Amino acid sequence: MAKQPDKTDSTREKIILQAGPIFASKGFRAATVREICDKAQVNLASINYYFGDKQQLYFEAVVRAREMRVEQVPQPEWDASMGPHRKLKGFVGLILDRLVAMQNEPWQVRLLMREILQPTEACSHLVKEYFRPFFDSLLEIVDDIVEAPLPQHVRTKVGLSIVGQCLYYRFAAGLTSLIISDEDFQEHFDRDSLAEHITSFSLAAIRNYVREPGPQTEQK
Amino acid sequence: MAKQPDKTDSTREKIILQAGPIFASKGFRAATVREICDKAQVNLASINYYFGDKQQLYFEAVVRAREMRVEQVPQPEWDASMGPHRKLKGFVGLILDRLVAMQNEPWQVRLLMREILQPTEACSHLVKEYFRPFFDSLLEIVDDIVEAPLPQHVRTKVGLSIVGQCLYYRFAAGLTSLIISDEDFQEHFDRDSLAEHITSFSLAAIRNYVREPGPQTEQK
DNA sequence: TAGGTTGTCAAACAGTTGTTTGATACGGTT
DNA sequence: AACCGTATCAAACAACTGTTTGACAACCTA
Repeated sequence: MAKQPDKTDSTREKIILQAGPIFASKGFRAATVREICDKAQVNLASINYYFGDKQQLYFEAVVRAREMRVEQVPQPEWDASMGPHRKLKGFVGLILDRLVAMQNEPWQVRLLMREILQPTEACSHLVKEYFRPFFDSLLEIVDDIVEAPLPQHVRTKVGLSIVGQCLYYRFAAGLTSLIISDEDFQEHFDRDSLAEHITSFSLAAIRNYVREPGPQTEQK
Repeated sequence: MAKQPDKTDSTREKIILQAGPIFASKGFRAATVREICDKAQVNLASINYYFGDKQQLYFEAVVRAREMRVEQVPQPEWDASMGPHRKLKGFVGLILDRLVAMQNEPWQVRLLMREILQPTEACSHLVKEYFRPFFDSLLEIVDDIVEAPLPQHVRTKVGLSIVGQCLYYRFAAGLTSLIISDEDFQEHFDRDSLAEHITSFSLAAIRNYVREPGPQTEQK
Protein backbone atom coordinates (compact mmCIF):
# COMPACT_ATOMS: atom_id res chain seq x y z
CA MET A 1 0.00 0.00 0.00
CA ALA A 2 1.01 3.61 -0.44
CA LYS A 3 2.34 5.52 2.50
CA GLN A 4 2.13 9.26 1.99
CA PRO A 5 -1.28 10.05 0.55
CA ASP A 6 -0.92 13.80 0.27
CA LYS A 7 2.46 14.77 -1.14
CA THR A 8 1.91 17.40 -3.75
CA ASP A 9 3.76 16.32 -6.88
CA SER A 10 3.80 12.62 -6.19
CA THR A 11 2.97 9.96 -8.72
CA ARG A 12 -0.37 9.51 -7.05
CA GLU A 13 -1.16 13.18 -7.58
CA LYS A 14 -0.10 13.16 -11.21
CA ILE A 15 -2.43 10.26 -11.88
CA ILE A 16 -5.49 11.93 -10.36
CA LEU A 17 -4.86 15.18 -12.20
CA GLN A 18 -4.48 13.44 -15.54
CA ALA A 19 -7.27 10.95 -14.98
CA GLY A 20 -9.80 13.69 -14.23
CA PRO A 21 -9.93 15.24 -17.70
CA ILE A 22 -10.04 11.83 -19.35
CA PHE A 23 -12.86 10.53 -17.17
CA ALA A 24 -14.65 13.85 -17.71
CA SER A 25 -14.60 13.75 -21.47
CA LYS A 26 -14.95 10.02 -22.11
CA GLY A 27 -16.67 8.61 -19.08
CA PHE A 28 -15.53 5.87 -16.77
CA ARG A 29 -15.75 2.98 -19.17
CA ALA A 30 -14.23 4.56 -22.25
CA ALA A 31 -11.33 6.00 -20.32
CA THR A 32 -8.49 3.49 -20.31
CA VAL A 33 -5.86 3.08 -17.67
CA ARG A 34 -3.26 3.00 -20.41
CA GLU A 35 -4.17 6.44 -21.69
CA ILE A 36 -4.22 7.83 -18.18
CA CYS A 37 -0.80 6.41 -17.37
CA ASP A 38 0.61 7.61 -20.66
CA LYS A 39 -0.59 11.18 -20.08
CA ALA A 40 0.63 11.11 -16.51
CA GLN A 41 3.93 9.58 -17.62
CA VAL A 42 3.79 6.86 -15.02
CA ASN A 43 3.97 3.12 -15.27
CA LEU A 44 0.89 1.14 -16.19
CA ALA A 45 0.86 -0.64 -12.84
CA SER A 46 0.79 2.60 -10.85
CA ILE A 47 -2.98 2.94 -10.80
CA ASN A 48 -3.46 -0.43 -9.19
CA TYR A 49 -0.53 0.21 -6.88
CA TYR A 50 -1.86 3.49 -5.55
CA PHE A 51 -5.62 3.16 -5.89
CA GLY A 52 -6.29 -0.55 -5.89
CA ASP A 53 -8.35 -0.40 -9.05
CA LYS A 54 -9.73 1.92 -11.70
CA GLN A 55 -13.02 2.43 -9.88
CA GLN A 56 -11.37 3.83 -6.78
CA LEU A 57 -9.31 6.20 -8.90
CA TYR A 58 -12.52 7.46 -10.47
CA PHE A 59 -14.02 8.07 -7.04
CA GLU A 60 -11.05 10.07 -5.90
CA ALA A 61 -11.02 12.06 -9.11
CA VAL A 62 -14.65 13.08 -8.55
CA VAL A 63 -14.00 14.14 -4.99
CA ARG A 64 -10.98 16.09 -6.09
CA ALA A 65 -12.92 17.75 -8.88
CA ARG A 66 -15.37 19.16 -6.39
CA GLU A 67 -12.62 20.43 -4.10
CA MET A 68 -10.81 22.11 -6.97
CA ARG A 69 -13.98 23.69 -8.29
CA VAL A 70 -14.84 25.24 -4.95
CA GLU A 71 -11.32 26.63 -4.77
CA GLN A 72 -11.37 27.91 -8.33
CA VAL A 73 -14.68 29.75 -7.90
CA PRO A 74 -15.02 30.90 -4.30
CA GLN A 75 -18.41 31.91 -2.95
CA PRO A 76 -18.84 35.71 -2.99
CA GLU A 77 -19.59 37.35 0.32
CA TRP A 78 -23.19 38.04 1.23
CA ASP A 79 -23.87 41.46 2.54
CA ALA A 80 -26.98 41.42 4.68
CA SER A 81 -27.85 44.86 3.43
CA MET A 82 -27.90 43.76 -0.19
CA GLY A 83 -31.20 43.84 -1.98
CA PRO A 84 -32.83 40.55 -2.97
CA HIS A 85 -32.04 41.08 -6.63
CA ARG A 86 -28.32 41.45 -6.06
CA LYS A 87 -28.24 38.62 -3.59
CA LEU A 88 -30.06 36.24 -5.87
CA LYS A 89 -28.03 37.35 -8.84
CA GLY A 90 -24.90 36.67 -6.87
CA PHE A 91 -25.99 33.11 -6.25
CA VAL A 92 -27.19 32.49 -9.78
CA GLY A 93 -23.86 33.77 -11.00
CA LEU A 94 -22.13 31.42 -8.62
CA ILE A 95 -24.00 28.44 -10.03
CA LEU A 96 -23.22 29.54 -13.56
CA ASP A 97 -19.55 30.01 -12.77
CA ARG A 98 -19.05 26.89 -10.68
CA LEU A 99 -21.33 24.32 -12.18
CA VAL A 100 -22.13 25.53 -15.68
CA ALA A 101 -18.95 27.28 -16.77
CA MET A 102 -20.17 27.73 -20.30
CA GLN A 103 -17.16 29.27 -21.93
CA ASN A 104 -14.25 27.05 -20.94
CA GLU A 105 -15.93 23.89 -19.65
CA PRO A 106 -13.24 22.76 -17.23
CA TRP A 107 -12.95 19.04 -16.69
CA GLN A 108 -13.99 19.34 -13.09
CA VAL A 109 -17.40 20.60 -14.15
CA ARG A 110 -17.94 17.93 -16.76
CA LEU A 111 -16.97 15.24 -14.31
CA LEU A 112 -19.37 16.54 -11.66
CA MET A 113 -22.19 16.67 -14.21
CA ARG A 114 -21.43 13.10 -15.15
CA GLU A 115 -21.88 12.14 -11.52
CA ILE A 116 -25.20 13.98 -11.31
CA LEU A 117 -26.50 12.29 -14.43
CA GLN A 118 -25.43 8.81 -13.48
CA PRO A 119 -24.78 8.79 -9.76
CA THR A 120 -22.24 6.33 -8.39
CA GLU A 121 -21.23 6.06 -4.78
CA ALA A 122 -19.30 9.26 -5.30
CA CYS A 123 -22.54 11.20 -5.73
CA SER A 124 -23.92 10.63 -2.25
CA HIS A 125 -20.59 11.89 -1.00
CA LEU A 126 -20.98 15.02 -3.12
CA VAL A 127 -24.53 15.62 -1.92
CA LYS A 128 -23.71 15.35 1.74
CA GLU A 129 -20.51 17.31 1.47
CA TYR A 130 -21.49 19.93 -1.05
CA PHE A 131 -24.81 20.04 -2.89
CA ARG A 132 -27.00 19.93 0.19
CA PRO A 133 -25.52 22.93 2.00
CA PHE A 134 -25.17 24.71 -1.33
CA PHE A 135 -28.86 24.27 -2.06
CA ASP A 136 -29.84 25.27 1.48
CA SER A 137 -28.08 28.59 1.15
CA LEU A 138 -30.07 29.24 -2.00
CA LEU A 139 -33.27 28.55 -0.13
CA GLU A 140 -32.28 31.08 2.52
CA ILE A 141 -32.09 33.72 -0.17
CA VAL A 142 -35.53 32.70 -1.35
CA ASP A 143 -36.78 33.03 2.21
CA ASP A 144 -35.57 36.61 2.24
CA ILE A 145 -37.56 37.44 -0.86
CA VAL A 146 -40.94 36.21 0.27
CA GLU A 147 -42.55 37.85 3.26
CA ALA A 148 -44.56 34.92 4.58
CA PRO A 149 -42.65 31.64 4.96
CA LEU A 150 -43.32 29.15 2.19
CA PRO A 151 -44.48 25.58 2.69
CA GLN A 152 -41.46 23.32 2.65
CA HIS A 153 -42.26 21.60 -0.62
CA VAL A 154 -42.98 24.90 -2.40
CA ARG A 155 -39.71 26.27 -1.10
CA THR A 156 -37.90 23.29 -2.55
CA LYS A 157 -39.69 23.53 -5.88
CA VAL A 158 -38.82 27.19 -6.21
CA GLY A 159 -35.20 26.43 -5.47
CA LEU A 160 -35.12 23.66 -8.03
CA SER A 161 -36.74 25.94 -10.61
CA ILE A 162 -33.85 28.34 -10.20
CA VAL A 163 -31.24 25.62 -10.24
CA GLY A 164 -32.92 23.98 -13.22
CA GLN A 165 -32.77 27.13 -15.31
CA CYS A 166 -29.05 27.35 -14.67
CA LEU A 167 -28.08 23.72 -15.06
CA TYR A 168 -29.93 23.48 -18.36
CA TYR A 169 -27.11 25.38 -19.99
CA ARG A 170 -24.67 22.77 -18.79
CA PHE A 171 -26.66 19.65 -19.53
CA ALA A 172 -28.06 20.74 -22.86
CA ALA A 173 -25.14 22.86 -24.00
CA GLY A 174 -24.73 20.77 -27.12
CA LEU A 175 -28.40 21.01 -27.95
CA THR A 176 -28.60 24.74 -27.30
CA SER A 177 -25.79 25.44 -29.70
CA LEU A 178 -27.76 23.58 -32.34
CA ILE A 179 -30.90 25.62 -31.66
CA ILE A 180 -29.42 29.09 -31.33
CA SER A 181 -27.27 30.73 -33.96
CA ASP A 182 -23.66 31.33 -33.06
CA GLU A 183 -23.93 35.10 -33.22
CA ASP A 184 -26.98 35.12 -30.95
CA PHE A 185 -25.19 32.89 -28.53
CA GLN A 186 -22.09 35.06 -28.37
CA GLU A 187 -24.14 38.22 -28.08
CA HIS A 188 -27.00 37.41 -25.74
CA PHE A 189 -26.17 34.17 -23.93
CA ASP A 190 -22.97 35.05 -22.18
CA ARG A 191 -22.59 34.46 -18.47
CA ASP A 192 -23.74 37.93 -17.39
CA SER A 193 -26.77 38.10 -19.63
CA LEU A 194 -27.94 34.71 -18.44
CA ALA A 195 -27.37 35.58 -14.80
CA GLU A 196 -29.43 38.70 -15.24
CA HIS A 197 -32.22 36.92 -17.08
CA ILE A 198 -32.52 33.99 -14.69
CA THR A 199 -32.43 36.32 -11.70
CA SER A 200 -35.10 38.68 -13.03
CA PHE A 201 -37.21 35.81 -14.29
CA SER A 202 -37.08 33.98 -10.97
CA LEU A 203 -37.54 37.08 -8.85
CA ALA A 204 -40.58 38.08 -10.84
CA ALA A 205 -41.88 34.55 -10.56
CA ILE A 206 -41.44 34.29 -6.82
CA ARG A 207 -43.09 37.59 -6.08
CA ASN A 208 -46.02 37.05 -8.37
CA TYR A 209 -46.29 33.32 -7.78
CA VAL A 210 -46.76 33.59 -4.07
CA ARG A 211 -49.16 36.48 -4.38
CA GLU A 212 -51.53 34.76 -6.79
CA PRO A 213 -50.86 31.04 -7.05
CA GLY A 214 -53.31 30.62 -9.89
CA PRO A 215 -55.85 27.81 -10.07
CA GLN A 216 -53.67 25.61 -7.92
CA THR A 217 -55.75 23.09 -6.03
CA GLU A 218 -58.86 23.26 -8.20
CA GLN A 219 -58.96 22.70 -11.95
CA LYS A 220 -59.29 19.20 -13.22
CA MET B 1 -27.11 -6.15 -47.75
CA ALA B 2 -30.57 -6.37 -46.27
CA LYS B 3 -33.59 -6.11 -48.49
CA GLN B 4 -36.74 -5.40 -46.53
CA PRO B 5 -35.98 -2.61 -44.06
CA ASP B 6 -39.43 -2.33 -42.53
CA LYS B 7 -40.89 -5.74 -41.80
CA THR B 8 -42.37 -5.65 -38.36
CA ASP B 9 -41.08 -8.67 -36.49
CA SER B 10 -37.94 -9.19 -38.47
CA THR B 11 -34.52 -9.86 -36.99
CA ARG B 12 -33.56 -6.32 -37.76
CA GLU B 13 -36.49 -5.05 -35.72
CA LYS B 14 -35.75 -7.32 -32.80
CA ILE B 15 -32.21 -6.00 -32.66
CA ILE B 16 -33.21 -2.34 -32.56
CA LEU B 17 -35.82 -2.93 -29.89
CA GLN B 18 -33.42 -4.82 -27.68
CA ALA B 19 -30.45 -2.57 -28.37
CA GLY B 20 -32.37 0.56 -27.34
CA PRO B 21 -32.73 -0.24 -23.64
CA ILE B 22 -29.15 -1.44 -23.41
CA PHE B 23 -27.71 1.65 -25.08
CA ALA B 24 -30.00 3.76 -22.90
CA SER B 25 -28.85 2.35 -19.60
CA LYS B 26 -25.18 1.70 -20.33
CA GLY B 27 -24.21 4.07 -23.08
CA PHE B 28 -22.75 3.30 -26.46
CA ARG B 29 -19.40 2.08 -25.32
CA ALA B 30 -20.42 -0.10 -22.41
CA ALA B 31 -23.18 -1.78 -24.37
CA THR B 32 -21.77 -4.86 -26.07
CA VAL B 33 -23.01 -6.39 -29.27
CA ARG B 34 -22.93 -9.77 -27.58
CA GLU B 35 -25.40 -8.70 -24.90
CA ILE B 36 -27.65 -7.12 -27.49
CA CYS B 37 -27.66 -10.23 -29.65
CA ASP B 38 -28.24 -12.44 -26.64
CA LYS B 39 -31.25 -10.42 -25.51
CA ALA B 40 -32.61 -10.29 -29.04
CA GLN B 41 -31.94 -13.99 -29.47
CA VAL B 42 -30.18 -13.49 -32.77
CA ASN B 43 -26.78 -14.50 -33.99
CA LEU B 44 -23.75 -12.41 -33.11
CA ALA B 45 -23.10 -11.57 -36.73
CA SER B 46 -26.59 -10.15 -37.28
CA ILE B 47 -25.73 -6.62 -36.21
CA ASN B 48 -22.98 -6.28 -38.78
CA TYR B 49 -25.13 -7.98 -41.36
CA TYR B 50 -28.07 -5.63 -40.97
CA PHE B 51 -26.48 -2.40 -39.78
CA GLY B 52 -22.92 -2.53 -40.99
CA ASP B 53 -21.51 -1.75 -37.58
CA LYS B 54 -22.42 -0.99 -34.00
CA GLN B 55 -22.38 2.78 -34.53
CA GLN B 56 -25.04 2.68 -37.19
CA LEU B 57 -27.23 0.52 -34.98
CA TYR B 58 -26.92 3.14 -32.27
CA PHE B 59 -27.97 5.87 -34.68
CA GLU B 60 -31.04 3.97 -35.76
CA ALA B 61 -31.95 3.19 -32.17
CA VAL B 62 -31.89 6.89 -31.32
CA VAL B 63 -34.06 7.80 -34.27
CA ARG B 64 -36.46 5.03 -33.40
CA ALA B 65 -36.58 6.14 -29.77
CA ARG B 66 -37.80 9.55 -30.83
CA GLU B 67 -40.44 8.14 -33.13
CA MET B 68 -41.73 5.79 -30.46
CA ARG B 69 -41.82 8.52 -27.84
CA VAL B 70 -43.90 10.82 -30.02
CA GLU B 71 -46.29 7.95 -30.61
CA GLN B 72 -46.46 6.98 -26.96
CA VAL B 73 -47.21 10.51 -25.78
CA PRO B 74 -49.15 12.38 -28.46
CA GLN B 75 -49.40 16.13 -28.37
CA PRO B 76 -52.72 17.29 -26.84
CA GLU B 77 -54.85 19.51 -28.99
CA TRP B 78 -54.61 23.25 -28.55
CA ASP B 79 -57.90 25.04 -28.25
CA ALA B 80 -57.48 28.64 -29.32
CA SER B 81 -60.00 29.65 -26.70
CA MET B 82 -57.97 28.15 -23.87
CA GLY B 83 -56.52 30.53 -21.33
CA PRO B 84 -52.77 31.01 -21.23
CA HIS B 85 -52.47 29.05 -18.00
CA ARG B 86 -54.12 25.94 -19.39
CA LYS B 87 -52.26 26.22 -22.65
CA LEU B 88 -48.89 26.57 -21.00
CA LYS B 89 -49.70 23.85 -18.51
CA GLY B 90 -50.60 21.58 -21.37
CA PHE B 91 -47.20 22.10 -22.93
CA VAL B 92 -45.27 21.78 -19.69
CA GLY B 93 -47.14 18.55 -19.05
CA LEU B 94 -46.20 17.38 -22.51
CA ILE B 95 -42.52 17.97 -21.82
CA LEU B 96 -42.78 16.21 -18.49
CA ASP B 97 -44.58 13.25 -20.03
CA ARG B 98 -42.49 12.91 -23.16
CA LEU B 99 -39.01 13.93 -22.13
CA VAL B 100 -38.88 13.64 -18.37
CA ALA B 101 -41.16 10.70 -17.63
CA MET B 102 -40.19 10.64 -14.00
CA GLN B 103 -42.07 7.59 -12.78
CA ASN B 104 -41.22 4.86 -15.27
CA GLU B 105 -38.20 6.24 -17.13
CA PRO B 106 -38.69 4.42 -20.42
CA TRP B 107 -35.55 3.60 -22.34
CA GLN B 108 -36.53 5.91 -25.16
CA VAL B 109 -36.31 8.90 -22.85
CA ARG B 110 -32.98 7.90 -21.35
CA LEU B 111 -31.53 7.37 -24.79
CA LEU B 112 -32.69 10.77 -26.02
CA MET B 113 -31.24 12.45 -22.94
CA ARG B 114 -27.95 10.72 -23.61
CA GLU B 115 -27.96 12.25 -27.07
CA ILE B 116 -28.66 15.70 -25.65
CA LEU B 117 -25.85 15.43 -23.16
CA GLN B 118 -23.29 14.10 -25.59
CA PRO B 119 -24.49 14.85 -29.08
CA THR B 120 -23.44 12.54 -31.87
CA GLU B 121 -24.52 12.87 -35.47
CA ALA B 122 -27.89 11.55 -34.35
CA CYS B 123 -28.53 14.73 -32.37
CA SER B 124 -28.53 17.15 -35.27
CA HIS B 125 -31.07 14.84 -36.85
CA LEU B 126 -33.19 15.05 -33.71
CA VAL B 127 -32.96 18.83 -33.58
CA LYS B 128 -33.99 19.35 -37.17
CA GLU B 129 -36.71 16.75 -37.08
CA TYR B 130 -38.07 17.24 -33.62
CA PHE B 131 -36.61 19.61 -31.03
CA ARG B 132 -36.68 22.71 -33.17
CA PRO B 133 -40.39 22.64 -34.11
CA PHE B 134 -41.17 21.47 -30.59
CA PHE B 135 -39.42 24.48 -29.09
CA ASP B 136 -41.01 26.84 -31.60
CA SER B 137 -44.49 25.79 -30.60
CA LEU B 138 -43.60 26.59 -26.99
CA LEU B 139 -42.49 30.05 -28.03
CA GLU B 140 -45.81 30.61 -29.73
CA ILE B 141 -47.55 29.99 -26.43
CA VAL B 142 -45.21 32.47 -24.80
CA ASP B 143 -46.13 34.99 -27.49
CA ASP B 144 -49.77 34.61 -26.56
CA ILE B 145 -49.06 35.45 -22.94
CA VAL B 146 -47.20 38.70 -23.46
CA GLU B 147 -49.02 41.58 -25.07
CA ALA B 148 -46.08 43.30 -26.74
CA PRO B 149 -43.79 41.08 -28.81
CA LEU B 150 -40.54 40.17 -27.07
CA PRO B 151 -37.07 40.70 -28.50
CA GLN B 152 -35.94 37.47 -30.12
CA HIS B 153 -33.23 36.67 -27.62
CA VAL B 154 -35.50 37.32 -24.64
CA ARG B 155 -38.12 35.11 -26.21
CA THR B 156 -35.58 32.34 -26.51
CA LYS B 157 -34.32 32.79 -22.97
CA VAL B 158 -37.84 32.61 -21.58
CA GLY B 159 -38.47 29.43 -23.51
CA LEU B 160 -35.28 27.86 -22.27
CA SER B 161 -36.12 28.87 -18.71
CA ILE B 162 -39.32 26.86 -18.98
CA VAL B 163 -37.64 23.93 -20.66
CA GLY B 164 -34.81 24.05 -18.15
CA GLN B 165 -37.15 23.77 -15.18
CA CYS B 166 -38.68 20.66 -16.72
CA LEU B 167 -35.57 18.92 -17.94
CA TYR B 168 -33.88 19.36 -14.60
CA TYR B 169 -36.02 16.58 -13.23
CA ARG B 170 -34.73 14.27 -15.93
CA PHE B 171 -31.07 15.19 -15.86
CA ALA B 172 -30.72 15.47 -12.13
CA ALA B 173 -33.23 12.82 -11.13
CA GLY B 174 -30.59 10.89 -9.23
CA LEU B 175 -29.45 13.98 -7.39
CA THR B 176 -32.97 15.13 -6.55
CA SER B 177 -33.80 11.82 -4.95
CA LEU B 178 -30.77 12.29 -2.73
CA ILE B 179 -31.83 15.80 -1.73
CA ILE B 180 -35.55 15.27 -1.14
CA SER B 181 -36.97 12.69 1.21
CA ASP B 182 -38.87 9.85 -0.38
CA GLU B 183 -42.17 10.82 1.22
CA ASP B 184 -41.85 14.42 0.06
CA PHE B 185 -41.06 13.22 -3.41
CA GLN B 186 -44.04 10.90 -3.60
CA GLU B 187 -46.36 13.50 -2.13
CA HIS B 188 -45.38 16.79 -3.75
CA PHE B 189 -43.20 16.04 -6.75
CA ASP B 190 -45.48 13.93 -8.88
CA ARG B 191 -46.10 14.81 -12.50
CA ASP B 192 -49.19 16.94 -11.87
CA SER B 193 -47.76 18.93 -8.99
CA LEU B 194 -44.65 19.75 -10.96
CA ALA B 195 -46.62 20.74 -14.04
CA GLU B 196 -48.71 23.07 -11.95
CA HIS B 197 -45.73 24.58 -10.19
CA ILE B 198 -43.63 25.14 -13.29
CA THR B 199 -46.59 26.62 -15.13
CA SER B 200 -47.56 29.03 -12.35
CA PHE B 201 -43.93 29.92 -11.70
CA SER B 202 -43.24 30.64 -15.35
CA LEU B 203 -46.49 32.44 -15.97
CA ALA B 204 -45.92 34.70 -13.00
CA ALA B 205 -42.37 35.27 -14.18
CA ILE B 206 -43.31 36.20 -17.72
CA ARG B 207 -46.02 38.62 -16.70
CA ASN B 208 -44.00 40.32 -14.03
CA TYR B 209 -40.69 40.05 -15.84
CA VAL B 210 -41.80 41.92 -18.89
CA ARG B 211 -43.61 44.55 -16.87
CA GLU B 212 -40.63 45.45 -14.70
CA PRO B 213 -37.37 44.02 -16.01
CA GLY B 214 -35.52 45.03 -12.85
CA PRO B 215 -32.15 46.82 -12.82
CA GLN B 216 -31.22 45.33 -16.13
CA THR B 217 -28.75 47.49 -17.97
CA GLU B 218 -27.48 49.48 -15.01
CA GLN B 219 -25.92 48.05 -11.86
CA LYS B 220 -22.28 47.15 -11.89
C1' DT C 1 -34.09 -29.22 -61.28
C1' DA C 2 -30.60 -25.75 -61.36
C1' DG C 3 -28.98 -21.28 -59.87
C1' DG C 4 -28.92 -17.32 -57.19
C1' DT C 5 -30.36 -14.37 -53.43
C1' DT C 6 -31.13 -13.90 -48.50
C1' DG C 7 -30.71 -15.11 -43.95
C1' DT C 8 -28.56 -17.69 -40.07
C1' DC C 9 -24.97 -19.86 -37.67
C1' DA C 10 -20.54 -21.36 -35.05
C1' DA C 11 -16.03 -20.28 -35.09
C1' DA C 12 -12.27 -17.59 -35.34
C1' DC C 13 -9.67 -13.18 -35.66
C1' DA C 14 -7.08 -9.31 -34.18
C1' DG C 15 -7.08 -5.85 -31.04
C1' DT C 16 -7.99 -3.82 -26.45
C1' DT C 17 -9.19 -4.12 -21.72
C1' DG C 18 -7.99 -4.03 -16.33
C1' DT C 19 -5.06 -6.35 -13.51
C1' DT C 20 -1.07 -9.15 -11.79
C1' DT C 21 3.57 -10.56 -11.48
C1' DG C 22 8.43 -10.72 -10.46
C1' DA C 23 12.52 -8.28 -10.98
C1' DT C 24 14.99 -4.22 -9.83
C1' DA C 25 16.36 0.07 -7.87
C1' DC C 26 16.20 3.68 -4.36
C1' DG C 27 16.59 5.54 0.43
C1' DG C 28 16.76 5.33 5.06
C1' DT C 29 17.64 2.55 9.63
C1' DT C 30 20.08 -0.71 12.34
C1' DA D 1 27.37 -3.52 5.21
C1' DA D 2 22.99 -5.72 5.65
C1' DC D 3 18.25 -5.03 5.75
C1' DC D 4 13.58 -3.58 4.69
C1' DG D 5 9.71 -0.89 3.19
C1' DT D 6 8.72 1.90 -0.83
C1' DA D 7 8.45 2.66 -5.55
C1' DT D 8 8.97 1.83 -10.51
C1' DC D 9 9.29 -0.92 -14.41
C1' DA D 10 8.59 -4.23 -18.55
C1' DA D 11 6.16 -8.11 -19.43
C1' DA D 12 2.63 -11.10 -19.32
C1' DC D 13 -2.10 -12.63 -18.21
C1' DA D 14 -6.83 -13.71 -18.92
C1' DA D 15 -10.91 -11.89 -20.27
C1' DC D 16 -13.54 -9.26 -23.41
C1' DT D 17 -14.16 -6.29 -27.51
C1' DG D 18 -16.24 -5.46 -32.55
C1' DT D 19 -15.88 -7.54 -36.71
C1' DT D 20 -15.05 -11.11 -40.35
C1' DT D 21 -15.30 -15.48 -42.38
C1' DG D 22 -17.03 -19.54 -44.68
C1' DA D 23 -20.32 -22.98 -44.43
C1' DC D 24 -25.08 -24.13 -44.62
C1' DA D 25 -30.07 -23.86 -45.20
C1' DA D 26 -34.31 -21.74 -46.87
C1' DC D 27 -36.60 -19.54 -50.37
C1' DC D 28 -37.82 -17.80 -54.91
C1' DT D 29 -37.23 -17.58 -59.91
C1' DA D 30 -36.30 -19.33 -64.37
